[in-house]
Amino acid sequence: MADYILAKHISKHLNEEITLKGWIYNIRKSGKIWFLIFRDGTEFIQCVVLKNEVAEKVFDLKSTLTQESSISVTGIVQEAPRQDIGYELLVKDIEVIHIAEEYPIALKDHGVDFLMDKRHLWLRSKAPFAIMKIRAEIEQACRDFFNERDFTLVDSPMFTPNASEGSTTLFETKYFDRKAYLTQSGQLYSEAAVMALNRTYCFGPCFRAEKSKTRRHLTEFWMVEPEMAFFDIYDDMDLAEEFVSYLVQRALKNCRRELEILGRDISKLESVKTPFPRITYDEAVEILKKKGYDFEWGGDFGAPHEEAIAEDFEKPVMIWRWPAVLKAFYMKRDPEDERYVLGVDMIAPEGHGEIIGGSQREEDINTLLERIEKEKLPKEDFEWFLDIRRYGSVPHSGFGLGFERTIGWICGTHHIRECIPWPRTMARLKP
RNA sequence: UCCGGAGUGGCUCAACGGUAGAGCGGGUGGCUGUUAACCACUAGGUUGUAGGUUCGAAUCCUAUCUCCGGAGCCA
Repeated sequence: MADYILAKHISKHLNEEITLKGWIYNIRKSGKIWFLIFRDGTEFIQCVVLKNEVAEKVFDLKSTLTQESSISVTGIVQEAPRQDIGYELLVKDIEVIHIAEEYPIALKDHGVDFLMDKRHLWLRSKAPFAIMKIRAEIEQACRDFFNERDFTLVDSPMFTPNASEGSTTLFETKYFDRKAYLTQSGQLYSEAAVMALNRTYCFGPCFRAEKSKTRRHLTEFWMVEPEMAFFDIYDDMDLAEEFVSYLVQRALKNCRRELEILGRDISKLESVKTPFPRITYDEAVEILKKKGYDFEWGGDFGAPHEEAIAEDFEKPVMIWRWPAVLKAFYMKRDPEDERYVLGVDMIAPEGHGEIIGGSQREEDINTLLERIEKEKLPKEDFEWFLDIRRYGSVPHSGFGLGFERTIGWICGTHHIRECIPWPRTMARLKP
């Protein structure tokens, strides 16, 4: 058993003498009293050092300790109503492990570029700490959600042999004497997997070489992609809203402290329960027209359009039944009107953009072949994918949830690069 | 790729044609309840780079680099 406790468990040790091991977040000095804000990666604790409670050499540490120095601190746990967590430590002894050099990150404003250059240190600060905790909790929630619903995890490969979907730009890499591409989605593999395992999901990084420089884009981001045999578009939307609601409620249940640290308006998350509003593309266009946008049927929604549509709803809104011209070849045509496909996007509130893209898939091989030919995709590369339609084809559906965008919405961060430990953007490959 | 914005001490910014300043961080001193503590003193900058205009350029012009925001594309 370790001879120290984790700071997050401090409340279980009221009036006991305990030892904590960690780092100094901040020091506030006075004459015969000083305060050190201690952190150990599980919680932030104020420690009080009183001149007549400690040895002189311990008291004098106030002039040698620096921000981010590592220490072992022993003291008595006391109630402290003015502290966020309600407790503080009355220090009895401090053992110095390492005196940190002058720390570059002050507890003041810094620019994004500076902080990202120092990402390896910035992670120690309060907001990144809270976001990483929430990210880990939501990732676990994703896995729990699907495990509880008879889904099997079937992860897809990162290396892919061809530029299948065509539309987005892929990262190309050497693969021995051939070329390979980094995956942009696991969906096509999942479509094969559900014919083997009925309901599956994959959860991993995706790569897009788009030259996007906005607060909603990364070149490497994570996506959760469930795929379900025998699901139609309605089942797909039912699952999507249940899933998103589950994630938000899970954050509210298990990440209160972290959301508080981030100053998130919790009331906005509390209302995120099923059912979510569903509108068709045509209805969305009507909303835009009523708001004075000059928008033609058949166009795709840009970020300002998405925001204009989403601002009417306090929950995420699903837009479905899209013009076929806008969507990928594998989406199923609406049987009632060939101009539409049974695709759905989910737009998060508060300007966080599209968090889900999904659809019912085209299960008829001839229709699929038509679209492959029409979009001039390399048919030979899709032979394995067409096999899914040759051997016991069934209706099936799925969607992909952009993980960082979802975290960004739950945490209320301005830019999704804060929602991944080591962000990769067009301009950033380090650290 | 296109359209905007910004590059000034370690950091965040000010000065917008006339002697480069402040706050934070660092150093020194003071303070027994601080909450990004406070108070006093102190060190620290050839203003992204290369040209040009001018008696004089951080400031105006040209080129270039970097970053930021957005568009397109997307999660």
